[in-house]
Amino acid sequence: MNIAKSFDAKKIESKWYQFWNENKYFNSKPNDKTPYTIVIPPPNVTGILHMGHMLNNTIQDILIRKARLQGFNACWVPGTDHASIATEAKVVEKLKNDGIEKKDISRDEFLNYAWDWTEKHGGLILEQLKKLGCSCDWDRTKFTLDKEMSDSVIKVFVDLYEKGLIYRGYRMVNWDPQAKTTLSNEEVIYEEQETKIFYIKYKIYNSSKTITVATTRPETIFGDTAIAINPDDDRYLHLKGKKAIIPILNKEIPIITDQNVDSEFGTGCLKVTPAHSENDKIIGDKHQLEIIDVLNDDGTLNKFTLHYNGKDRFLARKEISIELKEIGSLLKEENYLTKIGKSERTKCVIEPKLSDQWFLKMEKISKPALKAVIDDNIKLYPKKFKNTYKNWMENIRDWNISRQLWWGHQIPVYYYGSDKMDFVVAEDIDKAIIKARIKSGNFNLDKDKLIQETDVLDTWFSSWLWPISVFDGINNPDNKDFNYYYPTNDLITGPDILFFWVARMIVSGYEFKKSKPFSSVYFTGLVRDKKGRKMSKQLGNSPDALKLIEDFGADSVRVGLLFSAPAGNDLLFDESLCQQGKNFSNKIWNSYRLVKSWNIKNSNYQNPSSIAAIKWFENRLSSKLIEIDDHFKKYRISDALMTIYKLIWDDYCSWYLEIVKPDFGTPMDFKTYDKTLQFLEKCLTILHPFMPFISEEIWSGIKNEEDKPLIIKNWPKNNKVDYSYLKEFEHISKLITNIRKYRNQKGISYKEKIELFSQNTKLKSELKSIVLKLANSDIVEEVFQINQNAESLIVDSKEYFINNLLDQKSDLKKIKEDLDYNIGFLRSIQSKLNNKKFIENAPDSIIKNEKKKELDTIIKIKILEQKLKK
RNA sequence: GGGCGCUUAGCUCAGUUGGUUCAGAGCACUUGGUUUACACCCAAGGGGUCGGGGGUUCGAAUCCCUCAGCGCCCACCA
Repeated sequence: MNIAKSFDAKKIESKWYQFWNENKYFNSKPNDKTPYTIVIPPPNVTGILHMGHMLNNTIQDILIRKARLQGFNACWVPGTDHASIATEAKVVEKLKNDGIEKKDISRDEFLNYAWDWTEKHGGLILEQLKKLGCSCDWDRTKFTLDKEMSDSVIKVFVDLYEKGLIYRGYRMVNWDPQAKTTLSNEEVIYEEQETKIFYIKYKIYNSSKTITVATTRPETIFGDTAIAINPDDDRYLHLKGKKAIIPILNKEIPIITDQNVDSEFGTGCLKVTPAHSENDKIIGDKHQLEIIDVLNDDGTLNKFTLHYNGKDRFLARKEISIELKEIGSLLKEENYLTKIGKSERTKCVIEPKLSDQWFLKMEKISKPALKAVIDDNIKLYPKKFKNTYKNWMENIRDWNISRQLWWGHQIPVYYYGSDKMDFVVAEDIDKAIIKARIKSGNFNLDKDKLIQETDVLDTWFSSWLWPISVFDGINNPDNKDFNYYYPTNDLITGPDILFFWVARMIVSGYEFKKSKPFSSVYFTGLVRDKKGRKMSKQLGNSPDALKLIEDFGADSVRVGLLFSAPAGNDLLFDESLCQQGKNFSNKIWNSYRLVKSWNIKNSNYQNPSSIAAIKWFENRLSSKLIEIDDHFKKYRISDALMTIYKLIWDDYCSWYLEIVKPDFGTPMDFKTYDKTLQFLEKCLTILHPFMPFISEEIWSGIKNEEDKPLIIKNWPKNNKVDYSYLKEFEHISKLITNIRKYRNQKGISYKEKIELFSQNTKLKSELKSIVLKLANSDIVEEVFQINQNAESLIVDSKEYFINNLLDQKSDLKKIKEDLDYNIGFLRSIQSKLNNKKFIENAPDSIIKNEKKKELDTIIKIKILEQKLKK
């Protein structure tokens, strides 16, 4: 035989990928077939493949390949996301290493660098997906900064503004002092952290009294504009209306009362710093307090902070606490556990900051999106996310869509005057100037006088359009592609971007297209290491995705990932599961070797055992196809794979092939051979979505020249299943196992034939020949009398006897135990049947079954008792 | 603080409306096995009071209450 003894993935993977790609099997164009569409969750353009991507894209590829086999027009749209903050941060750092500061160069210069960077590193991740076998339609690859994608974003912004849904607001936002941009609430992660809380004494003006506040942020005292107490707090009421003096700064501020102050917390007195706390801002607005921002954009203190001007906020905190102590204003400091908000990207501590930002009103436009999920118009898997989604959507807040960055879609707002409201919103400067002339009444207004808003849009403001914009559905609402592919079918993504992305896509689908963007969302779990820890660069516990493919082969890695990812749970990734995948590859490979090794004879004669095996496997395959289909419907992809795994390994290899396999040196009849190949072909077809490479490789070794490649073959159809035949086969398979066990226990080798006798069975002769083949046992039925010394095997309440020449005393204990168990079992069944209430309440089918159980058990007990007597 | 979910074999998990002989799967483990598909293998086997307690029911892993532990989401007090 010239087929290698074990399967070598490396040799064939790139060959097949190239073959599929060059023959355009991944490509899709609208036609008269039903489309099946997935849009990829676009990875960061400069990102590299990690385990999460691998899992996610493996599942997408499985769904796409299966749909393709099932005759759908399968279209998987790939692409990348510009990822403003992440990419800009990388470029800023790169420039810094080259000795260039962002602040020293112009926007255009910076963007040139950023595009260079993107072109150099961009799309690498897509190349990595090819290694994994992903069958995306690469001709449709999109990037969120492509011209038509950008046009969509701008168009949508203008549209929403004109609908009155976008507004500019001076609001408290999350400020990232490192990236020098705002973040949405979703981009801030709270971490528990030990800090200090400081008790600071403020003198009362014209009095010897003092008032003490508790604060974690003494550096903001320069921004204090009041001290507030609860109006019901008797301890301090006498101070109401008096003035307190800020230490160090020696400035007088009023003492006011406000319901928002919690008397229980700290001292019950709150220093009000409207510029640096959301809560304080609310109090400040109510009492018309001045707003004093004491921080620069980079997190250093500003000119309002005397000798702390220019110092970093954390350093200043330390130094101020020392100075307060020296001047006797620091009463005490305590350790304090609190949650600190940090930037998801830069890990920098977030600063609440008041600034002008652009917001999208969410309440109204999110209503249809909420309803769609509640009504199961869009289904979320696993189901638990439906509640999470509902909870968020019902409490949705306006979306801050502006970012103080350069890398992204520049907001299409054009300012023409010095007043805050002197701006227009338009797709481009030519449209803007017309609008500006009208709005200003100055028809001589020059284009050069227009200044575009410097902020860019939040990255998610482009990706929320993804399922629409990849088909150009915004710019060309009636184009053929869009009408054909939208709404898409399934979305596969991680639960961490449920709000960032999934919810907003649903909102945009209904807002701009009056329909859902996809029918189902499947959330994969997060990939963790086998100890349950999140994979991260710091821990160094994240395996190199490409190295895994190198080591095990893409098919095996795909299988390994799925084996560790049961239905949407977090998955504990362990490399040994890839080994399991590799073992599976090898198993299939060797079944192929076996089949190819046979000599075929041109004879009509088929062994009866082969005929039986064929009939059994046909039914078995059909029943498994039904199961697999059910698993797919429920998005239980791992379970579907496990079913196929067992079908191939156990049913096809261990049972079917072992039965039909000719003895060494004897040829195989062509009828059985043909069937065997057909079965292998069907197994390969259903395996193909999971293990595309090996399945295609083996298929190429058994197919006829005119046959299509596996990737575009037809998914097998299940026939009507003859369950009674499956049951009969199950009986003999149990019998075979029993005989093998008997051999094991007695130390009888397979070569020594065992003769079985029975009185109460009537097996089909072809099934008996299977027992002969696999267990080397003849079955003699309708025996008149059984030898006194015979030993019995009981299978499904049928009894088989073996003339035992060996001592059988050792088995007495086992028979006794078995008898005791069955007597107890019978007792429990009979007590049920004697229970009047049971008979009255239980459905007939249950009662019938209990009676059958009773009868079966009685027979078993009789057999066992006879055995004991002997 | 508000909401959601989880706890079943050594590990990772299935277990549909309570009822087929329901206590399961894969891996791991134990024992035996190398005559030509595969030791990346074959055959057989041993593992669980279904987190604790209580209740409903003829019947509970499944429904209800309660306690304990774990996890996620949202909000957040200086």
